[in-house]
Amino acid sequence: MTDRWALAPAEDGGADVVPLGPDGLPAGPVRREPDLAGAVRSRPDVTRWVWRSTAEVYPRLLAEGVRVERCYDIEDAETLLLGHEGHHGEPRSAAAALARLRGGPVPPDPPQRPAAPGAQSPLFEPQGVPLPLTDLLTVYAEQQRRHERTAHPDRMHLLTTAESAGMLVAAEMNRAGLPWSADVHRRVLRELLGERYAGGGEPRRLAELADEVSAAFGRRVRPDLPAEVVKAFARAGIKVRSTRRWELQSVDHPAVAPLLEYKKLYRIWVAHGWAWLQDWVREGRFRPEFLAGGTVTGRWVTNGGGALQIPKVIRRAVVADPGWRLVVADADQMEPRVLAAVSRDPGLMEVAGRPDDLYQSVSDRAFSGDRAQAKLAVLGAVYGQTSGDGLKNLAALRRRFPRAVAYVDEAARAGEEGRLVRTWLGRTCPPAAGSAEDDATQEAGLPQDEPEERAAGQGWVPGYASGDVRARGRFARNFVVQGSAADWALLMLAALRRSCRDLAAELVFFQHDEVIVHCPEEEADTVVAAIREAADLAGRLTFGPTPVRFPFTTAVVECYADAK
DNA sequence: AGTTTCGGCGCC
DNA sequence: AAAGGGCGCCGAAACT
Repeated sequence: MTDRWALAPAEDGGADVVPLGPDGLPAGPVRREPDLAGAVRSRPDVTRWVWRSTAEVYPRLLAEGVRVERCYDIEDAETLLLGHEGHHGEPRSAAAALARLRGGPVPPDPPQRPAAPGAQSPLFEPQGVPLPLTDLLTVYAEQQRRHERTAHPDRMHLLTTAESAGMLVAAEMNRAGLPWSADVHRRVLRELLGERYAGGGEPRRLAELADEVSAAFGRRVRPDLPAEVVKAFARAGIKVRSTRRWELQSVDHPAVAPLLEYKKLYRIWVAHGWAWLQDWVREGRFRPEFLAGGTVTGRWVTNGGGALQIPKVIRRAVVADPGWRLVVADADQMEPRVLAAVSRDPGLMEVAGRPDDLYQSVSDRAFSGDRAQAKLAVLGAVYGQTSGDGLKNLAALRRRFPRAVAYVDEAARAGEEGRLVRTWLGRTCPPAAGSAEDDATQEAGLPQDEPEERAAGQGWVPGYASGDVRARGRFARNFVVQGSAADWALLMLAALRRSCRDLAAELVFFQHDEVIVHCPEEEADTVVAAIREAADLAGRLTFGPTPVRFPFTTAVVECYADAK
């Protein structure tokens, strides 16, 4: 029995609250509470709080030490519902939703807030227009009806509530921060890059490598300027189109080795060097801002600090507090397992129903034991490989796992034809996927409005500067797998959060298929078990009855770098 | 001078 | 030999 209440913060620091009946409508009068956190704290029996925006409310509650069990984020649900209805990119604020409902002029969404280095989540989320509680509930009630009009209402409900749970997790992670040893980080930088010179120039090792590159060319060449490097190779009689690593790797020239080494270290210096440490690490914690569902596929993003791209060598600096441990858990071959679950391919389900190494099993059945080839084939099918060995391998895959390949092929066709494509739970890929949502002149870009010829060549297709129909196909092909994997991961996180409720353990990091829990040493075994249970539960909840298993590789470590 | 795009590479 | 999905971040280059 859920006890649902709705809440809207007031400008004076208080809040309006109201209980909701089983129908989602107010089951009593709206009450004004003088204190936002107190309003929640004094109602421990509430199992779900309905509010406009988790980012607006929850950091303020956490700052007062108040957690909630579940919530429903109206503006996030609005985004998901709009997408499902084919209106991706329309204003998603509660105010806009209300205006659409009443037929008035729809206000545009306020602009995004830029990242603030080293800052915690702001106390007051500037984004979004506050709405009186009664208006908010009008939107909420209509959203409940809109769920029922989707292809799979039960799945859509699961999606919106799971993403709301994800937003709770994200807010809690933002508050906790990732344990980070600045000393270790500085030691790693010193080992890799050498000492820094006064004046903020390149550290010693980079300067040496730059000299080696210049010496190899017989002239001064700055390795961080691609145009200069391409020209230098041309003078040496070597034609390169770019200075990408995969292209330079096959070039036989003494400058290549120091150049590649320079690029590797340069990257660490500029992206995760001393300046980064200064900007992002405070009091032993790296505090990125996690944003649940920040991408079209539902994967999370982080705002600032590059938290999802921490180089392997830098992970040495992620160190548990004394007496605490990091439980690092990595889902094994998540995407092919998800493909098995959504496509219901009998062969792939059988393979994914065992906890064994999935690529080895696939290769035993379709690639006479060549695991590397099997892995390439599976990833190629998911990513839409179009040439090379991948095509041959794809044919082998198709013979043995026809429904799985047909599933992604159909998604690709739908994408090419501009039809809507959805994840298992109903997150919807915009027909012209990409970054054009902010283009107000583009009225939702419905598929029927974009004839094939236009998309194919001359016309401008939102999100695809090249107007490449094939690219849309590849995007859609990947979307159904990557996005459904994100669906599952969201449920897994929500379940894990719930089982950590009564522990000191805190979720501190999440990266697509990997989660880190920071906990007292004595809780580590409990957390490891909780992760396995969360994975199983997420599999059942997301995909229904399925033989597919979702095993995790877990490691209990003091340092993130020791996990693999 | 300020803003946007590009090249490159980190992670999954 | 050539090449595919999602992101963020940085400095340089290319613009207004």
